[in-house]
Amino acid sequence: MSEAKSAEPRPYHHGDLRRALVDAARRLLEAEGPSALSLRAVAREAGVSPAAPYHHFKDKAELLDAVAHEGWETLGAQMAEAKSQAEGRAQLTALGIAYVCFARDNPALYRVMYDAVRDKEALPEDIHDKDDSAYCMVRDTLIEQGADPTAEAHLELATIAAWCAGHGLAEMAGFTQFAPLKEALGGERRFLEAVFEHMGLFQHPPGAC
Amino acid sequence: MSEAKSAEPRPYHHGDLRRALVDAARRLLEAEGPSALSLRAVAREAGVSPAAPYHHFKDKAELLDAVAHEGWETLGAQMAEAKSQAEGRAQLTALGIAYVCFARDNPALYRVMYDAVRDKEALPEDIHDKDDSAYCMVRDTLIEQGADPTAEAHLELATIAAWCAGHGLAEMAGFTQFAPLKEALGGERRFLEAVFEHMGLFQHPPGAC
DNA sequence: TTTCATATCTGAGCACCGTCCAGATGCCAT
DNA sequence: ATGGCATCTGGACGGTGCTCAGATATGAAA
Repeated sequence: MSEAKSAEPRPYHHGDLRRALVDAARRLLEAEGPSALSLRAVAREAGVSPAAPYHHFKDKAELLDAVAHEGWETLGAQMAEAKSQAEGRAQLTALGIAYVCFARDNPALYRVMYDAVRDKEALPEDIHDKDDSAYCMVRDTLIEQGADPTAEAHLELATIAAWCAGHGLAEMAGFTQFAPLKEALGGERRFLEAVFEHMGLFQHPPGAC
Repeated sequence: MSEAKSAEPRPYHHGDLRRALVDAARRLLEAEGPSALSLRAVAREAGVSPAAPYHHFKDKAELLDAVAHEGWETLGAQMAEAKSQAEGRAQLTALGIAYVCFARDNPALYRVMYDAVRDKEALPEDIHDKDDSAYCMVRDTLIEQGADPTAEAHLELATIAAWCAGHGLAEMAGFTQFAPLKEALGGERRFLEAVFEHMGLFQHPPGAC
């Protein structure tokens, strides 16, 4: 039903099966949720046998890593976009809101992303280290807003604090218990802004404490 | 090997199998991690057939709910204990640190607890609502530290912010990337205190903004 | 005390899962 | 044309969550 993509010259047996599997996984993830994301279902969706994926991924976790990787890239792009449309002190909050909104719009994908993170007990290397990564974007923004870049420990602590706040809110913003408050404040966005307001980090110059 | 607990008069067939199953699950969880926590393995550990648990729990999720419930109770008790040993403005930070330390000391249990939360998209009812629950403990502490109890939206936002911070840090404090910083600061506890220091909520009177 | 309804537990079975393997299949360089 | 090799398949293994008919033990009723 959904394996037809394009009549391209498929350079090998199946074509780029690796690509096709990741796409199939993302399709399934969006349509059926994370619990339906079995390796066999992905193979089925891609139109190949259950054993085929093993020629492109060591195991299921490695496939999910590939899916998660694309998620982190999209998240980074959306954060960069959000930052570019904000100014001054509002930039950090803009990053936070973009982060939470990504998680809200792609809940299954966000879960796959963080499941891998929890298993490895580490953020993906390129998210934490690369210069234009999401993590570094937060750190750079803190510097631009007044944090002292030479106080490395200070700076990293502030970055961690901001990241924790974003992740925590990303996982909890959708809780049913908060629905009335969200309504009272006039919508999701106002709610998120308000929560970030209550985290001093997002309001006061980070170098000040 | 580990089903012998006590030679009590076992009031029914097996005795209190429900209790035995939850205990077996917690034992397995601690010994083998969350991925080893299958219903069949729990039944095996408890010394009964794979179908036996279904007379006490609707499905696997309900067993895990029971395990998680005990986790929340332990967490609440540890937070209360920590609060009672701190004074004044340090109480909120004490709560946060107790929260994170619980997650660090019981990683598998904490994961089971939050997996259920994520599935339901809600905190457990009795954690959020009951007067002596963990959530209310945070809110009460905020009031004691100066938050205006009549500004309900304000107060709830601050509670949410604090809870998000705690959960976020609980999930990330163990990341390998932060190990050098932890070392530089002189250990886990100093690290946690430092991160919380960077969240204004934990430093300034919450009514002030 | 015997009987009996009922809660409890078992064993077998279903569909599905992740993973591995021997063998078939098609591509590319020789 | 041939041979090597990456790729893909079908089948199998042990594990999973869950269901169901039947065996078993129990406390209450007779």
